[in-house]
Amino acid sequence: MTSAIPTDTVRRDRRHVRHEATKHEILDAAWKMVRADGLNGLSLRALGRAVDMEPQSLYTYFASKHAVYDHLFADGNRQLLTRFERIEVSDDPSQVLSALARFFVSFAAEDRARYELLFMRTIPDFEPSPESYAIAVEVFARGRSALAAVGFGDDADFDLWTALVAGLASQQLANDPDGSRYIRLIDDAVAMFTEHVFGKRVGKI
Amino acid sequence: MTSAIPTDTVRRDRRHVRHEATKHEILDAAWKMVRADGLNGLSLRALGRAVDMEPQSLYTYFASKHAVYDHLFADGNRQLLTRFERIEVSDDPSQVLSALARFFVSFAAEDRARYELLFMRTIPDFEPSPESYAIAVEVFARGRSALAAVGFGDDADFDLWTALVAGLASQQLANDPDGSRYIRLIDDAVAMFTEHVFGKRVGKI
DNA sequence: GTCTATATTTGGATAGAC
DNA sequence: GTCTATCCAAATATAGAC
Repeated sequence: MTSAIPTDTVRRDRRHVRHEATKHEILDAAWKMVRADGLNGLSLRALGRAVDMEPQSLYTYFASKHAVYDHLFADGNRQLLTRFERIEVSDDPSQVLSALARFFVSFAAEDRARYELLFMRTIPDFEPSPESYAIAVEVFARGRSALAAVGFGDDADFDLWTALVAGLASQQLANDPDGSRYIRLIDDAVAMFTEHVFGKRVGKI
Repeated sequence: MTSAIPTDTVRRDRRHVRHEATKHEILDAAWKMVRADGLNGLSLRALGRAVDMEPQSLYTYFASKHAVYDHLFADGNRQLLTRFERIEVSDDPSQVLSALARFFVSFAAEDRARYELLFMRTIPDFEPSPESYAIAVEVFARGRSALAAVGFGDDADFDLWTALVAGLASQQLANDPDGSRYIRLIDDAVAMFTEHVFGKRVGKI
């Protein structure tokens, strides 16, 4: 009995699977490095050392250092997207906002380098590829529609919301990276935001 | 008629003045460089080139690259302090908060590298010297007391305030560095904050 | 105070053998 | 796909002449 799949294809598949696995391994090591040494501290020499490979061999998997950053960027946004799905939905807008803010600030506090890569433009000259950027756009869209779903459809309100949450995240990272000084403020911040936006609405009608 | 000051002293003074002037010139060039190439892009080679000096000669003025950063850090905080004094005082809390927020967000938007240096820990291993850090502490204290002066004395409220303002600043830098998308939200944000804090207070009494 | 010379390390990237 | 060999540029920093 012979396989229906030509041997060549199998070989190509195996090779492909292995290639992807190695690529994944390299990216894992890269995450560890940027977490330890800062986002700008990534070097191909050290990365090669970490995966027990000559740095030159990395070029089989990534065309350049920026390509590594690009994959990390896409990867980080995918993590965000995946975990976004798991947020419990609720009818109470305040509970939804609170869950969203908690999620985002925790995500930031968990990994400073990742936050820098995804949300601040801290690497000179790095710009994500269109494919990677598309994932980031998708993340943004999900956030936008999550807010719209609980009644916050205004663009300016959304900007105010993201500023508030980004502020909590950035202060948490800058002033109390291992604590919860700003995480503790989330419910208060959410109350402030909802009161304000609802208040404006009542005023208008 | 002879001078009362010994010639030696004059010579020493002249030398000192000149030394300080050159130091200043180097720091000016360093500011330009970080503005153009990013905070992490500063190199002593390029800095030497910019002031028409061999990079090694810079060591006459600064013991290390981190020492240059340290002076920039102190300098930036001094700029903040000086300009802080010029904010108009008012009896209306909202006007004070609005002026403060506008001041801070503009300061951030004006110079991204400076903002990174002063408020985010984006350079691995860099820590300001105690003397430089003291200036930053002074800046913080002024902000704190400016808020207390218009009735916002609570620590948690101050943290919420700084998060809100830092958020507007960081979003402005990240998403619309040359525009005013988040600057436009300042009055709305101030209204939100004051309503909320006053509201809590009324609730408590 | 500035230079030349130099040490030393590190960086990203390419060519070509196997 | 991984290696050796290599390039080339850049980095911070020190020693010592002038």
